[in-house]
Amino acid sequence: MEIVLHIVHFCPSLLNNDKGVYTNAVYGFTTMLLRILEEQKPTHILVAFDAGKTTFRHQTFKEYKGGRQKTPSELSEQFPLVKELLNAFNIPHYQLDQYEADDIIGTLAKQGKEKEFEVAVISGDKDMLQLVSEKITVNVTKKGISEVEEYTPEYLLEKMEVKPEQIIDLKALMGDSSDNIPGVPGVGQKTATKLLKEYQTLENLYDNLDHVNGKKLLENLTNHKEDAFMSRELATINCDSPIEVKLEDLSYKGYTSQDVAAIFKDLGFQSLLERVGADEVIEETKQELEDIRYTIVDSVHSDMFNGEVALVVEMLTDSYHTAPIEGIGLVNKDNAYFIPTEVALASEEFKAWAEDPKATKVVFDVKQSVVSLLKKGIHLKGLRFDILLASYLLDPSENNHDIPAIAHRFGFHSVLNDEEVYGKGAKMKVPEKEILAEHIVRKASVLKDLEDKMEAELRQHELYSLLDDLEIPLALILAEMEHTGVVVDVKRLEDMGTELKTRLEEVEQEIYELAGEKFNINSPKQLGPILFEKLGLRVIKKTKTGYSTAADVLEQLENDHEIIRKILLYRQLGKLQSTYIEGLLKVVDKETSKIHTRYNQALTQTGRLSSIDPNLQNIPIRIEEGRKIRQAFVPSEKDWIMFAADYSQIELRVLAHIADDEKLISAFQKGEDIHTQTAMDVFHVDKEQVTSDMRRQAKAVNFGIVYGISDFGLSQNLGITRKEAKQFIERYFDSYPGVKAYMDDIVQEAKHKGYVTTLMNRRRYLPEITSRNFNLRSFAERTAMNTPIQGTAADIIKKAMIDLREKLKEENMQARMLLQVHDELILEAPKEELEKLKELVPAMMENTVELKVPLKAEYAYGDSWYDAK
DNA sequence: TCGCGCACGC
DNA sequence: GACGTACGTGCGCGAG
Repeated sequence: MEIVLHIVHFCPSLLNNDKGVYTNAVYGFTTMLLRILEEQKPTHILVAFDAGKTTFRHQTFKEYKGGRQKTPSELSEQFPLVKELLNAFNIPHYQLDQYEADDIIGTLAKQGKEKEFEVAVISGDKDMLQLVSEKITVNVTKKGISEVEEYTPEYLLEKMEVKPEQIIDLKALMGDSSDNIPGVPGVGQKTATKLLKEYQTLENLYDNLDHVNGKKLLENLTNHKEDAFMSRELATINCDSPIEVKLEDLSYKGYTSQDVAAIFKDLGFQSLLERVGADEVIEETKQELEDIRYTIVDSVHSDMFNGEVALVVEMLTDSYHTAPIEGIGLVNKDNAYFIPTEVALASEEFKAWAEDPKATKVVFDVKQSVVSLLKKGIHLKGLRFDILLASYLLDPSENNHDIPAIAHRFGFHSVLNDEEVYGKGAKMKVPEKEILAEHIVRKASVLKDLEDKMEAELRQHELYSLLDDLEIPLALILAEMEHTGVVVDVKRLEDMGTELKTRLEEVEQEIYELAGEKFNINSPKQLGPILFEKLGLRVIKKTKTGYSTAADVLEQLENDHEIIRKILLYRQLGKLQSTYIEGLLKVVDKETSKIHTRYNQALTQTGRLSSIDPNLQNIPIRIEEGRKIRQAFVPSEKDWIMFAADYSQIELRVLAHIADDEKLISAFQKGEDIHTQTAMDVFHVDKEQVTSDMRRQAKAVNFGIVYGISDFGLSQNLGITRKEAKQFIERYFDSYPGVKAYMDDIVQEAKHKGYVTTLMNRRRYLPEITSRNFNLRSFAERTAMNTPIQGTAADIIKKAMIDLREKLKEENMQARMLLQVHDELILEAPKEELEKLKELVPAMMENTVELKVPLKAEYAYGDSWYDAK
């Protein structure tokens, strides 16, 4: 058997989890550790810690690691916890005075290598890469610590273009600001790599300085020779540290699940218990649930509906358009009941109560509750509170919004996870009646507990109105829209599919001929070698698994080989076939020819909706062939039409408003084409002088502003350098100083408050905005600029939908909303209502809020969604 | 079953 | 000067 030594570096950089919340450091570390133990099954293992403040390196350079902010206390507090945890796992940990964890790791790795161990180093520190060899792989933890990038000598060479032994020379030249290693000024990774590719080593470089091109570079290299060599010394890991641990002491015999379970329980890591096989402990936790009193009823009676009632309409899966109702849970202030589905549905009293707007209810998911009962002919009313939406509004970044998770966050431990009760995957099944009943009642019961606490918190954050006046009313509308569904012309889709199939086969054959062999075109893994080895095309970009064959890469090769266009066409047609033809046909209701999507109202970080099963928010439009898919979306009744209305440039208008930028506001007031106007402002030219290319570039800049992309993103979009993109953005800011001021202010505000808000007070927390990690911080800064814009636009269309729904009712119209696509509403209506809609829909959309600039909505209509253009 | 690469929309 | 760079959904592939 292979001997596998794992040495884990416990260092602060490794602790930043993906939210930058330090309280999760131990958790992140634990999941990583579990993964190593499960997947790699090490025979030997050790976790190395840094010792105190000073190390032998400070004798060389007393500013070593200077300027580094001190470890936050939230983090250092967790060190002892990690050590306790390691003890429970029987994993040795070690630190050595005057030495860094790196040196311990280097020393052990070297010893392991000499004894033919397979050594794996896990660390967040790229310095470790100098240890890479045939026997030693270095796994660098990425953002968060759950993902790692595995460096072998080959991968290192591919990724960084240097050999392991050159890593220290690389550091010598480029330095490392986080450790305060100076390096040579003006030399970054690019220059350093170039130099090392040419001269291999630092010594050789300095022996051949006269060959170096570039006056400034030469000057810097000459003047900072000492710095370079000292930097190398600092960066070099000491592989002969006087460590007291011996390899044989690190032999790993595994852990006792009870020991680990005990500490997991202390730390509150319930979810990890299962992974350490602590079945008894899980059983115990189950039994720890306090008893709950409830009645399984066989008839419904009025005293069940006393006061405000928590209601659970239980289904096993989240596809509530098709899933059966397994039972109904009902909890009032005194009692708890389980009503079997057939009992509830047969009861007139239940229906009357459900439909009584004065009988108030708290539920977990208004939309799910309404739709599931609507299918049974019950129009649920009186929905006062939605735990799901409340949780989402309190913190959209929380990625688990199910009942047990929310309950947990508010200190209630009275309900089990669905998975524990129902099982998962293929093993999921309805349990026996008592178990089912208890689980459902527990859910309903905790909803009631949660309501008060959540309401208080919402009010405290001034979010209550957003829930009560916007999200809950919207949920009712979305419920109607989903329930109504949209009719698709199945025959039409099938015909398109048949035609596509023929064309795909033709293109496929052409590709095989051009390639000279048959292969799976859909497999990038097979396509890559064909293009870049067999046909010898230029390699423009690589992915971690091989050659990139993405569209932007292929487009650059378009003129190099005939096959490229064919592949792009094949991909395009294949996408239409698999996702849009076959995908949509799969979810059409055979009886009604309707498609019922589900909107996720509690998911995106900005407040937008998303759409699943199927996603009706990404039906093709840009390319005509794809756009034809929309011909299959038709009205549900004869002599009705599809009516589509969309906001014109809503995000940029919102920006003009929020930033209060004079020029941008006036641009919209003039009613000019905004991209042309931006081109005029950025390039300082008259309207007549704006070329189509200038407009295209201005449009891309506007796009960048709206989506919060970086200079890099803009450079990718425009196919220009990052520097040019940066200049573009600067010129944009010069033209719109109000926008510039807004961008600066909002970042400051986010730093100060820790979150940003939208027009309607929707919140997004940005903990990473104070991160010391440049990437995380930059990303948070762009998010701070972008979220108020996108989020406000989302708020506005949501409010418009509520207003419009109200208006349609008031006017007694039959027109119905069917779909929402971020800035667009699609309705169906009788032809007779057309004239009225033309007036009413844009008016409702434009006047739902008043901004410093007018909002503009445009409409179109026709016999299908395609024709509504 | 899951992660990846890719592609669709806003 | 480097860092890795809008969000969301869903498909087919290929490794486990």
